[in-house]
Amino acid sequence: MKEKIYVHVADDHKILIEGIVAVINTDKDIEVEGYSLTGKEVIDWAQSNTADILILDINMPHYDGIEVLKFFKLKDIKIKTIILSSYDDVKLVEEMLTLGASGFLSKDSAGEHIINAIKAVHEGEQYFSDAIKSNLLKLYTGQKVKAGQRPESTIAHSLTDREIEVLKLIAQEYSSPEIADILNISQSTVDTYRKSLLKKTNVKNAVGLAMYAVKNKII
Amino acid sequence: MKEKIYVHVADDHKILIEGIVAVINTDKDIEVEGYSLTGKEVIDWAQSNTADILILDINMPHYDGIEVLKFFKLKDIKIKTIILSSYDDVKLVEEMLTLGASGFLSKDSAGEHIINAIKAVHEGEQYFSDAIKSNLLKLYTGQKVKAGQRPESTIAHSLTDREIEVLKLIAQEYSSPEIADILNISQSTVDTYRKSLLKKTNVKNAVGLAMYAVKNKII
DNA sequence: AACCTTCTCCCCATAAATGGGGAGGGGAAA
DNA sequence: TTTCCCCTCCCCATTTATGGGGAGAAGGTT
Repeated sequence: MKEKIYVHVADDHKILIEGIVAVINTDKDIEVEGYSLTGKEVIDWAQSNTADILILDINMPHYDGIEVLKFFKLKDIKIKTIILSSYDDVKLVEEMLTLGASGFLSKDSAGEHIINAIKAVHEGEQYFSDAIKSNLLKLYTGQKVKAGQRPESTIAHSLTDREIEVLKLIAQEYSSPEIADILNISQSTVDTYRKSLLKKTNVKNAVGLAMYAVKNKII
Repeated sequence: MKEKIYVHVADDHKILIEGIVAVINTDKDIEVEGYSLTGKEVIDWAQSNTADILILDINMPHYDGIEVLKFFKLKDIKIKTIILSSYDDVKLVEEMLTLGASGFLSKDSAGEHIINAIKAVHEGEQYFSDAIKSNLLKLYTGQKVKAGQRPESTIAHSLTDREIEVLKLIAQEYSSPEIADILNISQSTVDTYRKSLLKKTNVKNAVGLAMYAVKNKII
């Protein structure tokens, strides 16, 4: 008699969760035990979890996927985790690997791949969706990686709440006067935040800030 | 006897599509007629469509949702369209309204809302998910909007080779003088490309261009 | 109490970006 | 040949962004 595989799903988009649940329900060996909409919920859940597999979106409000994995490592919580990502970012995959993730699914991939990924990871294997696999291959064959920069998606922590608010708006194409208007502060203040953001993130202009926000999943 | 409502779904994330299909299939009055993974596919499909409702993601490669709507307007194609967006961006909603969209769903919203949205729009009503509704309210009561650029424009401009070169460099944080230097052209020319890029991509500044480049996998 | 951080605002200045217009040359297509 | 698109460059102007400095108020920490 085969045991069922219990899965927990974490993503900030409820529609996506329902989709994954629907797909998973087509397989009789797997069952969804529950879901979380934020990283915080995942961490709360993890304290007393009963599931076998966690499907984790990297891009979530209140602690993103990376931070969740770090928390697991810190607390020595062992859950087999499959990462769900919008972008096939190899750097991220690398980082996730060192943090103990077991599988990587691109959101572009078809639903059936979720089933395969869950079963593979449950058997102790690793699983990568095709797009990510080919990117990894490229990385480990041709391209060399700059050794200096292990991109810490945690510098985000040194940003203050207000700075992050401003950063989000910058990345959404708002100008300083517009941001000042939205946050009800003076333009001078917004400019101060711009300067401080540029210093802290070490990029050279607003475009760099926007890219930083994307990479660090602030938006 | 009630007629079934036929729906077409367009999103670049297949998992999300499968999720929506699964949700829709729980309702016996609605059926998914097919799906598209890119804006181009939507446009191709629209030429000979038979569906009642189109569910359209704004963020897709090869012509995004906005360009699809523009194309519809240009060709006088009438399909009731429900926009699916990750962000509850009021600016976008505004623009979509003028382009003829009928409903707006945040990806955060629960699946049941899709059903409601489809039925409402099919009855000729408009539908907004809660987050967007409250943002709209804020817009029309308090906040002022800059009325500068409401871009009416031609359809589906493809970017020229040179424009794409410049776009890539912009998205890599280069300034106009630097780009001029790299491409061995004058700064005036680079500025001309900036203007043309802003017009064609319908974003409002360099940050928007960078985001556009990311979304369309130009970088 | 002294200290630190955060949030807020201001001064100064220069560089860069945006928005409008026009214009010539080259090449491809009609 | 004429037409059209692309690449190139310039004029004008205004708005934004960047870079340097300082500084007060509020809150928490030591």
